[in-house]
Amino acid sequence: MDKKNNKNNKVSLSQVAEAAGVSKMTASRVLRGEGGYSEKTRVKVMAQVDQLGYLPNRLATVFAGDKNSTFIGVSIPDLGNEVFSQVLEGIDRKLGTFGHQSVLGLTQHTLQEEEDWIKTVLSWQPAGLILTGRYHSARASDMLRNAGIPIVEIWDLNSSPLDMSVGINHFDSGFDMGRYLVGCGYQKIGYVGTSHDTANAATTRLDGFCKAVEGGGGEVTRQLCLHDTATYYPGYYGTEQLLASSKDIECIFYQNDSMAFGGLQYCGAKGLEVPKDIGIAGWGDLPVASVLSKRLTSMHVSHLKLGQAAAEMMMARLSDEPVEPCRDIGFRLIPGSTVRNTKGR
Amino acid sequence: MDKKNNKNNKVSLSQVAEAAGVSKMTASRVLRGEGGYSEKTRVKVMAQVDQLGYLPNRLATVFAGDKNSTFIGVSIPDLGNEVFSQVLEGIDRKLGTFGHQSVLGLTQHTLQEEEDWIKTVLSWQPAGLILTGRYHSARASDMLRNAGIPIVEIWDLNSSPLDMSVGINHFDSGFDMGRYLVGCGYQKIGYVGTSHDTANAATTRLDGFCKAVEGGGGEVTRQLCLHDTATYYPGYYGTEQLLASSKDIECIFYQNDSMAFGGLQYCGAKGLEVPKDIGIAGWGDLPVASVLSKRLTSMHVSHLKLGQAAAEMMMARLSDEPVEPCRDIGFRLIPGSTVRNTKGR
DNA sequence: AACCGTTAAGTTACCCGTAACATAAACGCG
DNA sequence: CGCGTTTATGTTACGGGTAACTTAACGGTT
Repeated sequence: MDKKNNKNNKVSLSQVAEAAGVSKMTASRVLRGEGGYSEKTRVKVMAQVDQLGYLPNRLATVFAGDKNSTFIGVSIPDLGNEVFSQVLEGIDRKLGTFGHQSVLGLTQHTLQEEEDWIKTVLSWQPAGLILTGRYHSARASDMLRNAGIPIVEIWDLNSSPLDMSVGINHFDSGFDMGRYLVGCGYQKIGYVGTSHDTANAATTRLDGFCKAVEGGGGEVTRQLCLHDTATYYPGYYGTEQLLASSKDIECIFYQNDSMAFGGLQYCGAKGLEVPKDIGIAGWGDLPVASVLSKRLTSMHVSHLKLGQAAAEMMMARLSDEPVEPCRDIGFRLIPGSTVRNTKGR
Repeated sequence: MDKKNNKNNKVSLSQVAEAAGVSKMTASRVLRGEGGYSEKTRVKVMAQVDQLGYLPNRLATVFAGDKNSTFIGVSIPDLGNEVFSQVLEGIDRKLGTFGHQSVLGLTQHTLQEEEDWIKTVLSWQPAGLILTGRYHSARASDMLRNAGIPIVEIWDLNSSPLDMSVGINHFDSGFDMGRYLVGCGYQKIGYVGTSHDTANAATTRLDGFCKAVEGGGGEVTRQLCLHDTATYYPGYYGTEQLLASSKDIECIFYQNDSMAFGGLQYCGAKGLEVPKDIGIAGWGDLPVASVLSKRLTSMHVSHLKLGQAAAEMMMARLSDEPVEPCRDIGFRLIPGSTVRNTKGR
């Protein structure tokens, strides 16, 4: 609050150097600790660093040319979905251990928001980008290709990624769930989810699901809540609508666990017993599912691990280590007890 | 992939200018659109911008001196706690509408992590900081004071903030809950929470809670899970330990809803009926609580709104609008049905 | 045609570090 | 003691924009 220096009242390296009676360059060497100075000088300089409360301006370092920033742009659809907040936690924790930071971008599941964010964040010269999803607008793809920085596309495993990819095969996970439900004897199956303008992982999952169910002689009735969030309430009302229009549904598969919770609540409210009267299956295996007295039938994905893997791939690439460009995190079906588990009842 | 320019293969303004046959300065003026050039020139320059795929380097602008960056450093204890991911969502969404970005820092509830992060993030010249909590290490406080940028301390309302503060009064919220439970006729009350090295909002809440209960003639038995996360499982085992050592507990107050869920699960597993045999109260009113058949007695705080308010205060300060330095978001007790609600039974 | 005001453009200097190069001081050794 | 070698320190230039200032071009008036 006292030392007004130049325009922004920040202490610069030259000021430290001047105070210590050495040149800027010598002070810089001391600060970086890469040798080429005497102990006496080191002490003098460090004394002034403490005295003046000098904080290096990393902008200048990056700006100077060859050095990279420690920003990693991370785009996430939304944090209301616990799945993504876990992914982000995995990413940021891991990046932190390497001294890097996440610059967050919430895209609200739209490619336009993503494009705008990419444009802005690239202007800050990030060291790399981690993006949720494999779909990007044409202009975004152009910018990404020209950016010349490492990019990890997460969530939806991508066999031909822009650069690197880590996640799971959503088609397969939907397929496995479909096969499991058919194996439990269900034929008339409903799906409750949300719908967005653009293709996304949930769509891919549904495709796999339908293929398995139809391949097994069953049929899928879809109930899509347009432009709503994939949360509890849409799950509740989606279930209501689905059952109102198709009375013979035996089992419902939901876009995610939160929506399945809503479905369970609806069934409870209407006196439908689960799984006796109707089967319920979610996706994602949220930790909070443990609150339920019955284990929810779901699909487990290690979201934290996914985030960590993304950060690891990024850091490996940044230190020029060899990186396998595609990494499958895998999933695991949780049989649970909200669908009947013997064939034909 | 074709045009290798200087060291980093990025297109610079000089290149655009040269290609357009004008000076750097003219190109700069066109890009900023603040006049002083002819239409013919504008077209020439913009054609080259598109042609070369030029993206401005905002680092240079900030670096040049007087302009601020659009980074806002945001420190959050952890994202496993749904409460904080909602706060972050509120912050980032609101910042986004102002063209600013969050640079995330997960402090894992430790002041040392926070200090390290502050040091790093300050070196990137952020426009401001949003920090969770009112407690900071001595060195962190020094750096923050000297940084000369707006700072919003959130979560724990602070009557003498470093700069600005928004949140709730945790002491009062604990006090209100204590008074409510005593009013329901409970006297022997347990508390299950976690314990950290440093004071935090949960501690403050417990202080208020104890004051109310003891003031009402009751007593509080504490069961602290040392250094554990405030989540479901510690809630379960904390309840087990508490009830094993103090058999006459009538009601348990938890650090948060997740822990209370664990407690509910434990009670269910042991055949204890809620609220007939024992009362259960949480804190935070998580959306997922709706999954329960009974409404959990809890304390509602609008986390999203809190985050938005923090971002709004930050942006107001950055545009030199007058800002009320302390803002109370308030809380609301949710009576629920996991405690008995008539006095004395 | 000489003059002046306005607009369009160019020049110079600077922000804060660091690479690259240059120099000075200290040291080792025959 | 002189010379080569190391070690310590200083000097210069630069990166990508922008503020401040200067110069050139244009348009209108008398």
